[in-house]
Amino acid sequence: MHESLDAVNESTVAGLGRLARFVGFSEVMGRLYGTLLLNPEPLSLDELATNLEISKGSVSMNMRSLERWGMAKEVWVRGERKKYYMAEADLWKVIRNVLGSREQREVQVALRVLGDSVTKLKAAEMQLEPEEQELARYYLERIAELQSFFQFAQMALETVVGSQEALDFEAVTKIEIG
Amino acid sequence: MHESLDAVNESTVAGLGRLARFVGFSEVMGRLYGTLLLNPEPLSLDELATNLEISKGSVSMNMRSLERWGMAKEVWVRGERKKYYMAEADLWKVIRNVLGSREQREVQVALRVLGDSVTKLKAAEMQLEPEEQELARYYLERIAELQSFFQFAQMALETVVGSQEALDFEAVTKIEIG
DNA sequence: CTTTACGTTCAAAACGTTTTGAACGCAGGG
DNA sequence: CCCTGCGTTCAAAACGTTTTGAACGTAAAG
Repeated sequence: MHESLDAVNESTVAGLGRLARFVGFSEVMGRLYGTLLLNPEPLSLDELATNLEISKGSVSMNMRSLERWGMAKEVWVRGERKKYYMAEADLWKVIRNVLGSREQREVQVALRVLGDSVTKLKAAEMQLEPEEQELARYYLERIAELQSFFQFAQMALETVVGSQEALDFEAVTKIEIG
Repeated sequence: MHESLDAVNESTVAGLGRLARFVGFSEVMGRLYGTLLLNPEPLSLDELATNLEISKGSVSMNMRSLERWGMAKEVWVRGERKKYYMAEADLWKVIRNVLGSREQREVQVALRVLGDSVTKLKAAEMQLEPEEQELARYYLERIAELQSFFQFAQMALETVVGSQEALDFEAVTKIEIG
């Protein structure tokens, strides 16, 4: 194999490993995904283990994660007993999966906690000493800002997650702030 | 202090700690930020250490990180030798800082690596066996998709980071995809 | 029924990151 | 000058996460 192809493969796999870490996945997940993405043919667990020089066990576990995140899928190769995997090549779909399950849940938890705090503070207002009341008002101000932030995040996530499959990157490039 | 105030304080600090982890900072950073955010008066390192029940050394290091990210600033309290800190309460500013330095750098590195790969593949094209040429074309397709993704990310980041201070969360709520 | 080829599991090990706490440096006050 | 009070530093410890590899389960092939 020509060295340029190897070099490109390696830097892409390394880059996706780096990206994976950056967004909170394990580096191996990113490297597995990259390896699959750059292979026209599906790969078996053994091939992945050999390719990345990691243990079979690690491949097994990380591939399961990739499947759960919708980043890879099993494909059946006729006449083979092995499991074969392909990368989900539709990046937009991958992003929707991740934002939709992981990030949105986080934002919703935050909004619920903040809402509860507001409720609690308003309910307690009567029973507070004057000095405590002042602090409570201060809390409410800070919390209101946090709520704005998370509501913004929620909106942004919904915009991306709720978009149709048809939406491609070119189209999304036209985001505007109005 | 009324228990409702304590409860709100605790859940907010815990939530910000959680958020900090989620976005790749240490949990303590988030908790320190939260503690400062909910205190009308600036706090000293000792007070922070006592409050969060962590060591002085940890407070010192984590507060330096918070300062570097523009999430807290030192304030001078007259007549005091201690260092006092306040949270940067403008969340929008905090977000611009983080997105602008950390995330944008990451995206730019990725785009550079991908660009180099394209250059390398096109330069090598002539010297490749027919079979290798096919693989090179496959790589170029995959890389093109990755580039689209990162260009989208770059655009989105620029939109947020480049926005004026005046831009508040309400305004940003009107993001549209055109 | 036995062998073989595979995937999965999980306890132990390896690893990276964060915290601790003692040692240190420095400045201001006495 | 020497305390004292404070912040910083960094090596060691604690901690959480990921990887390994051997043991195991399973199903197809012989």
